[in-house]
Parts: sequence; structure tokens; C-alpha cells
Amino acid sequence: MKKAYDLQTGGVDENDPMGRNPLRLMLVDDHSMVRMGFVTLLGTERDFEIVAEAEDAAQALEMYRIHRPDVTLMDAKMPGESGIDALRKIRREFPGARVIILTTYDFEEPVFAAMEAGAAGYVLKSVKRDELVALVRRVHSGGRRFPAGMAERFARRQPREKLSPRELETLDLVRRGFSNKDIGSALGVSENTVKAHVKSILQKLGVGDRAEAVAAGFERGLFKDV
Amino acid sequence: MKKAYDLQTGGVDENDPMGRNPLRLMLVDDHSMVRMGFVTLLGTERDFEIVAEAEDAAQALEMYRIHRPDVTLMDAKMPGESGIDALRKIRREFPGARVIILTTYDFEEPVFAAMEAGAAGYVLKSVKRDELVALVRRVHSGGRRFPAGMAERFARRQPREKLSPRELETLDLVRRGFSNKDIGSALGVSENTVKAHVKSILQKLGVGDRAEAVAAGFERGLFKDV
DNA sequence: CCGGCAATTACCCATACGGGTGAGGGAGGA
DNA sequence: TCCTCCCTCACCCGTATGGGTAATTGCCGG
Repeated sequence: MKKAYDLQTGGVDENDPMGRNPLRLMLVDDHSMVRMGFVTLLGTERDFEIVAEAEDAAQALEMYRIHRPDVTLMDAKMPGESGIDALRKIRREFPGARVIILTTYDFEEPVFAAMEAGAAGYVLKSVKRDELVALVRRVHSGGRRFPAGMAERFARRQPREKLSPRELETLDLVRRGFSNKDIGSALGVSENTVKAHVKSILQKLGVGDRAEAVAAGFERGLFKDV
Repeated sequence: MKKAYDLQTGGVDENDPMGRNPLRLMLVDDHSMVRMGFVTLLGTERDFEIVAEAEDAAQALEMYRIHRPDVTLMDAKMPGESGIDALRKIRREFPGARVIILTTYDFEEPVFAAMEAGAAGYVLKSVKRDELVALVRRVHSGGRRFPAGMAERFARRQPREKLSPRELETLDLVRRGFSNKDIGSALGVSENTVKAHVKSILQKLGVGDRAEAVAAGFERGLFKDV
């Protein structure tokens, strides 16, 4: 049942009477509803052609390999690997890939992550049709676009320190109400080690205690679920 | 620019050759993309008619008053008031309103909130077309549907204690990294009072420390923003 | 009118927490 | 190869935290 479906790639020339190449799109979103919205939204553009759809990160990479779309519209939040993860993988294989990340809310962290991962754009799903169409064209011709002010904030941000894998694990247990000692038991290390990790977490996140760290974790999307 | 648009309500009979009444639908979602997906998805059903759309809670109520749809599809998460809030308001005015809540993730709390608010159904946006159509019909004919097991869990749950306004205020400061003393200063009460509130919060949320309380707050949507 | 709950405050106490400091081993990039 | 970062661990210390218990005031609803 879980199968990305390919759309016909024939009949291109009918949509391209002036001899220009069609703009080949791929959609990645776990909600068929949203994909359908995009198809309806973008299908009206004569020179747009949706050549592939995918509903998770793995499919996205697979489909990208097969179809090599000009522009990819990728949902940021998907079950399992995120859209950003998929973006990274795609661009590792295809450094020229042009991917627009779509999201529901514009928290700062995911925008930065998308920028770092090489996204060509980042827009809210509430974007209006015309704006989206314009963005797709802009991206196709090599442009980039991110929420207002983000580029500047990205430039002059203090290199937001990333939590190490171990720290993320620790933070995940912190939000579950584990004490340092219990985290130590869970991870098989000493309480002192955990305290060191927690201290590092607080410092890196720029927060004062574990409660605020948990809030920061939620706000920055540091937890796998949620 | 921010305007819900009405669709024509004329021509009903053409869609209703057997003399049955059409099933009149309203869509509420802040993403035009998603609404468009629904239109495409549901538009194929001969006897479905989308009579109104809204992109936030206020519009939803307004549109409901005007169009009185048979079934409403409502996004749970919208900027400002949530879909659950809108649902409550609609059902306060129209106790017979049949509303299906749509959401991205199925945390327990919002499902319960939807049930309590009188939703007729609760489904993930990843729902397949046929299933959604079936659900709409089912709801129209008086049925209800919630995620598997939720009804039972709802029944046998210990009446999840609600946080008092003061406790919510306190929790909000806790997640900002305030100490009990600082919260006291901020709220103009003694540290002892804050400690009493925090104790009550921990008890009501069933958590062990303030970090977990913050996590619970995020998961249950207790914070205004986010 | 009375019971219940929210809000307030107080006190004791054991412990968890966070800051400061230092240090060793191992992996990986310059 | 050297340097850096991650992971590990340790000790000290002052304070914040959370559990227990109890009391007062004020409002709302039965």
C-alpha cells in the first residue's frame, strides 16, 4: 500500500509549445491531502510538470534518483526521517539539487538547518499560490529564498552550538523526568558524567535549568517524536 | 486578503438527481494547500458539496452561522484559536454540529479534548481518500469515530485534572527557566506560594519534576504560543 | 448557608541540581 | 602528527527543588 506513484512523463511537448523545457517537479509530503493540494495548485501552470511524488524521506531519495526533478517541494516534518534529512541525502548524491522546504511553523532552528543543508528555499505551507509559483521559478533559475530576516540572523548568529548525540539522548531523558542518577543508569554511565552532559546542554542551549532546556528542545525540534 | 470565500450554493439539484439531499461540507484549515487537497479529494463525490471554507477559528464560526454545513472538517492546529476552540464555540451555538477534527499527530490529549468538545470524529491528515469519504458519510448519518483504543482510554482515564489559571501562569514561567523565587517576584507572591503551585502542577500532570512538567505542557498544548 | 476549591503563606528536611575546576582516553580532521 | 571535540569521571559547594503538613482567606455553587 505504501508506494510512491510515478506520473506519466510522456506528452511533454504538448505543454511546451515554445520549445522551452518543462519545469519538472517532485512533491514530498506524507499527507496525500497536501500533495493533492499541490497538484491542483501547480498543475495549472502550463510549463510545470509533476514527475514524481513521495511520502517519506526514503522514497524521496529513491524518486529523486529516478526522475532528477528540476525542483523538489519537500515537507519538513515527516514520520521517520525529516525532510531536512532527506534534503541532506539528496544533496550528498546530487549537489545541484534544488529543494524547497515547506513547513507549518517557522521556528528559527529548522530554517537554519535547512539553510545549512543546502535548501533553495523555505516557505510556510500557508503560502499563496502565486507566491509559490514564483518561488518555484525563481529557485529553478538558481535563486534562493528564506523567511524575511532569517538570512541576516543566520549570518550574524553566534554559531549555535549543536548538541552532541549523547547530549541529545540525555536531554530526551531529562524531558521524561529522569534524574541525573537515573539517566546515568539508563545510559550505563556515572551520575557525574550525566551531570557533565547536562551542564554542557544548558550551556549550549543558553538556558538556566533543565526545565528551560526541555522547552528549548521542543522549540528547536530536538526530540524525535513531537 | 484574509477572506473566506463562499462557494456557489446554486445548482444543487444537478448533483442530486436521485432527489437525495447533497451532503454539505465546510473545510477549515489555515493552509490553502490543504483545503485545495480536500476539494480535489472530496469534489469527486457526486453528492458532496463544499459550501464554505475558512482559514481560522473566527471565520469558521462565522461561516458556520451562514451556511450550516452538514459536516465540517476542521484542522486541529491553527494560528490563534485552535480547531478545538472553534469546535467548542460552534457547538455552543449549534449543539447538533457534526465536526471532524483533523490533525497531523495523534497525541492523546488533543483527542480527548476533541471528544470532550463534542467532535464527531478525529483523524490524521494522512488518512486515505476512501476512508475519509466513508467517515464523512458515517458522521453525517450520526456516527462517530476516533483513533483505535482512544474511546476506551477516554472512558477509563482518571479525570485528568485541569491546571488552574494561576498554575498555568506558573508553568509558563517554569518553562522559561524561572526559579521559584523569580516566579514569585514576577507574580507578586511569595516563593512559598510558588512552591505550592509547582507541587500542585506536578501532582496534577502526574510528573516528577519541572522539566517533565514542561514537556507535558508542550505535549498537551498548555502554552499559549507554540 | 455550607462545602469545596483556588490562592495564599509558612516551616522542616533530604536530596537533586547547577557552577567551578580538572583530567584522561579516543576519534577524526587539519 | 597535532589539535579539537566527544565522552568519560571526580570532587566541592551553595542553593533550588520537591515532599510532607497545615492553616487562612475568599469565592462560587448546590
